Amino acid sequence: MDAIDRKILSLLQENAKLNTKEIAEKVGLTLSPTFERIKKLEQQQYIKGYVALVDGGMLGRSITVFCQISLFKHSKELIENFKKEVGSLPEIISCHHVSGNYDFLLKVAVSNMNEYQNFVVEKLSVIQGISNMQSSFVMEEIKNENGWVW
Amino acid sequence: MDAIDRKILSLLQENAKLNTKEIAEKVGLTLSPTFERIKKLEQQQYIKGYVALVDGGMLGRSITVFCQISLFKHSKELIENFKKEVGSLPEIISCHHVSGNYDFLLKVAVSNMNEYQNFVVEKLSVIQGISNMQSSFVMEEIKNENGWVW
DNA sequence: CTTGAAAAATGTCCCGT
DNA sequence: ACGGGACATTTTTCAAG
Repeated sequence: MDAIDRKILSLLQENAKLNTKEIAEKVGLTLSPTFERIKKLEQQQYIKGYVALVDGGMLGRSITVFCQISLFKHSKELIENFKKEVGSLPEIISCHHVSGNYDFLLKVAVSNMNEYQNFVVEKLSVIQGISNMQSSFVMEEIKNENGWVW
Repeated sequence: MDAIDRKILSLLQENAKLNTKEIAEKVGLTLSPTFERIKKLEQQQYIKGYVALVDGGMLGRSITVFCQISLFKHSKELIENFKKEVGSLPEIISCHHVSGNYDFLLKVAVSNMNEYQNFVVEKLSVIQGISNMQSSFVMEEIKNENGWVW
């Protein structure tokens, strides 16, 4: 992992469609070593995968909500169960277990308010152990980087 | 935009390395129409781009923090300035303008506590108009989907 | 949409250095 | 580790049914 590898990561995390030739030029190497470096970065899992970024809004999922969740108590059982439920709900884009005033931070994307209400009432609030919930609606996405390399 | 287009989006957002042939098989079409559908989805910006997912932890960025920010008042000036500053700070992975008890939710990734302290003291708290800040450290990432199609 | 074909571009691997 | 070159696969375009 040297400066060239980092440059390659940085290029690919911006645009995965760059081909080996283009990357080779940008990092100042020829095809072969560039190809091998990319393969090595994939094998060693510096690159976890390649994905297409899909515009959620164009597909109707225009409401994004951050949802803070607190549990009654921090028993292993409740936490494990909560994690399991979160995994099965497709409305939940991300979920982090955090320290501080609440326990979990959810990012939820739905098509409309009806769907959000249904999500909260029928799917979220029925999970065992939840003591408190607080929703913050996203008015604007100011930044959302894929980037971990700089 | 029909069921097949949605299937293609769903496949590509999981794995952008699938080639046209593989996608064609999975959606039950032949090469030509599949190829054209993909191109159309790209042109119409249903697909915003293709990126490599890089493992931040392997590069040393092991601390993730969610940071709630409140402004003194909601003047256009302060908000615009805040947005500008956010854009220039690479530690900030994402930033959303939200409704509710606070104004902005930041996701920040750094290498260690020193770097976080430095980020807060030298870079964040110097931005005009901030009245309150609250950090929640991520203990575990339970879910973090790329997926908007299901 | 399907089939088939063909050229251009890329990806992939082997062998020198 | 790098570079060159050979070969396989894919991408991309096109025509006809």
